Amino acid sequence: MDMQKNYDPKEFEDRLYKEWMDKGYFRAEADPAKIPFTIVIPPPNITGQLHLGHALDNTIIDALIRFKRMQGYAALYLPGCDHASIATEVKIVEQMKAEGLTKKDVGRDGFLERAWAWKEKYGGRIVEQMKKMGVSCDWSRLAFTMDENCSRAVREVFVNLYEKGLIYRGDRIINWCPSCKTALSDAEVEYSEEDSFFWHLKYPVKGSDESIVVATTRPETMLGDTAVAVNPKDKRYAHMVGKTLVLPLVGREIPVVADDYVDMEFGSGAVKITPAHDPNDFEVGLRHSLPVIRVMNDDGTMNEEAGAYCGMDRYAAREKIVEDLKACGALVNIEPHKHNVGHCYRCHSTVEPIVSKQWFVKMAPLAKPAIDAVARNKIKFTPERFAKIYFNWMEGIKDWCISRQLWWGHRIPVWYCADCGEMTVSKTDPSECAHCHSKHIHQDEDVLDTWFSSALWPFSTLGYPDKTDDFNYFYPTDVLSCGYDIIFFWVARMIFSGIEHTGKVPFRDVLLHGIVRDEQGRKMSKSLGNGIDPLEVIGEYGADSLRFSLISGVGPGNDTRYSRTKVEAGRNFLNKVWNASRFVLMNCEGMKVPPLSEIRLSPADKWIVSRLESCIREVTLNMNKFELGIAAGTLYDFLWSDFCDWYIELSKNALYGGDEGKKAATLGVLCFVLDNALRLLHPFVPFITEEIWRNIPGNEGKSIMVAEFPRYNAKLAYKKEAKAFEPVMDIIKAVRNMKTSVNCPPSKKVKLYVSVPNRRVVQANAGSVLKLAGASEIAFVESGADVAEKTMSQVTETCTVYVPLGELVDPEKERARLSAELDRILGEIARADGKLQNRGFVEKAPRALVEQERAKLEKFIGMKEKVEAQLRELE
RNA sequence: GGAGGCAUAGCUCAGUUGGUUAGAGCGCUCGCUUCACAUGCGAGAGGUCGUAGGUUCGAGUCCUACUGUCUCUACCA
Repeated sequence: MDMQKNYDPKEFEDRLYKEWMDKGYFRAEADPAKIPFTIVIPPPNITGQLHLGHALDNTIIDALIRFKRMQGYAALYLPGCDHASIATEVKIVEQMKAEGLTKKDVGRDGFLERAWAWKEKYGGRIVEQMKKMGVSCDWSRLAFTMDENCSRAVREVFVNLYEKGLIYRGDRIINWCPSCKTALSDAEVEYSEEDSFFWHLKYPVKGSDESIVVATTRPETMLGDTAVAVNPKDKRYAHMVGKTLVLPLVGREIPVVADDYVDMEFGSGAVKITPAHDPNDFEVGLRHSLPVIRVMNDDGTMNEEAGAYCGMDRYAAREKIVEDLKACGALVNIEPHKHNVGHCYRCHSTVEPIVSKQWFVKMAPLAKPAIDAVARNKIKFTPERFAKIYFNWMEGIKDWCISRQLWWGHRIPVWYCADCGEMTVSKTDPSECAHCHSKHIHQDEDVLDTWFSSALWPFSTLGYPDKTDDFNYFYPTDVLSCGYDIIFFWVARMIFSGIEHTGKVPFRDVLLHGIVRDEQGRKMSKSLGNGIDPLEVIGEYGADSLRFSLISGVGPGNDTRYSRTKVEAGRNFLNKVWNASRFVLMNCEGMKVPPLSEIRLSPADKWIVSRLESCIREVTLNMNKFELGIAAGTLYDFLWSDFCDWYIELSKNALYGGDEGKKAATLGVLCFVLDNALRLLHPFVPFITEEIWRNIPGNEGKSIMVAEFPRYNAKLAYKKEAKAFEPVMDIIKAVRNMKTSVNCPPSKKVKLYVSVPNRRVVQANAGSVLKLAGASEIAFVESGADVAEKTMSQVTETCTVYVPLGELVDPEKERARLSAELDRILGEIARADGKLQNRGFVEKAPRALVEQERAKLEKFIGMKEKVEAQLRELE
């Protein structure tokens, strides 16, 4: 046994990980003799490197997986990455821009070549990072959302949904990012409140002096207006309905229509209708058969429909249009206004609602069973409150726009025929049109929303659409753990996809965690530059310290702050565990350590074994409830307080007392407790526990990774015995207490008088008491009256301890100390009193200051009385 | 507009189904070269648990209202 004085994770983490890999401990196989336990990773985007959020994901999942594996389950942690269509494409466009290239320059194939190269580089880096974290993934199953099987699943699902009429193509209002030049789903738009204006515009009625005032936050869209709507019940406008307005600047004649959509109370009660650029207006347009006039190009410039403004950027056009409206008298006024503006979640450009031909998933039929599954508890959210958020979103869900005008992703499996114009939707690449057999077909240029493939992750990674043995064994998965920020993007979509395509819910538990924030509570982001690289933390403190700090003190669903001091606290704890183990193992050298079953347990032994059992129970219970923070905290307290501070200190008497039999027995208990505690701790901090555990006598050549997780043993609970042991600790605490309170050095040996109902247990541990309390001898008494000397005493829950005053303090020294203290206090009293006697101070100084001074005076008077009393005691 | 979270020690947070004297880490004070560990040991100080009500034998915990704060969500032109 050769352990360094200080815990140094660098020395063994990489070595152990490699060993685990070599021995194949991470591999999970379909084993009929075992119960499966599966978690699929929330696949990180290949856009870059992992951050602390991923570190938290991995720590939680790995802790659960290791826990279950040790309990004998066929535990599968399935790793992989997401191609992250739009996010990656943005990165690659940036990369090309640095080289002076555009997508057009390199073409689709050239672009995809770069994308795959990117994937190789960053996907590989992510895997390396995860390995550094110590996660026990089955790397033989490493998946990628665009690998062969996932792609097959995507096509299968797309075609099936299409054939059921649940995927359709059509012109709808979608969110358009003019910078990424693609459509976005509703979930991909982030709203933020911005200061803007209401521009009130006046549209004249044709052939009349009348006009209608409408308001807009996007004046440039007025070029595409094809009506003005009023509420049918609105008496103010009743006579206007059906009349014709002349659109300023454009001169187009547009009708006034009546529609319930209009809120009479809001603004002027009249709304300009721009079907091509607003989702509500689009609906109104459908109801009134209004023309749809799109005035903007895909890049955010105005198109030929915009007439004189054609070619101008949307914001330049806005300025010019406002100017021109003002010039022609159509601008009534401008009113400051705050409103929510949607931004692209990847590039943060302002999105434009635009009418566009896209592919959609019809959501209503899919949402219903997905809602039922959660409502009927087939899927349980932890914490439960997130189920409400899920219901809220699912119940109001709209059709999902799945086509993206991007190149990196799953290309839509639809081919258009140049001859007959029909579509061929196929799982495999067709060579001819399914309708007219023409060879002149071309595939849809667009790719699918990246979340379309993520939605299939729990089954596409396990062999779907094939019903493989793996699929049958490991699916449905057990727990899905991720941040609450992707409930809509990912969790919800996996749920309805799993039910629809496999007929089963994809997982039984959804365990949500919060966001890892920086020390000041801010979200970590590139723009703030406050991101933390897990690898740097690991380099400095080791993976175990990072894991432990991420998991401790955090409940499910709660945000957490990263801080260096927290990692340090974790490291300090592990150093403590390291040294406690070093102590135990050093003492084992050259000894034959008996198993617990062969040891006659002392009261102290029974106490620590009892504490261990209750720790096992607590940890197991909390792991099962996903309360990892509580489980980790329980272990922290057990190891540091019970094991190190008490039992190890108590054991020294037996170890060093010269009785070889006692020594061996005590070592047996120390090893038993340490062995169990390490196994309990292993899911959280795999490396250090492995490094130590295999050195415990009897564990040679074995691995803690595949050792059994401790099981609560009622026979070892020793509740009564543990309770009976308490006076021993109480006596020690009481003596330490008294010594400190009178400034007596801990090393000064004092005589003790103890009044305790059960003398036997104290007697049996007298050696420990003398050592830990710093005492010379113990005498038992019935009460204080039996003690002849003048004493100081302390009453505890289980006993009363008396210490002769003369033993505690050197009367001369103590008198001198107290006199000096008294002098100082008297000086303070004089000073404060003088100040308060000064009328100028009392009247003119801030009241708080005067109060403070009064309080000080009172405090010092109190202290004076106590010290005087102590002096009298010494006489 | 709707929904939800949070509010506990100087700071960051635990507190599991309501049950003695509300805990931890860091910081602070005092004392320790105690033979595993100064990344440590021992002893402390510090909280009317956001405010006001209510339910209860009993409330940090449950209910109501309010205040502050953060977040999600929504089509108010």
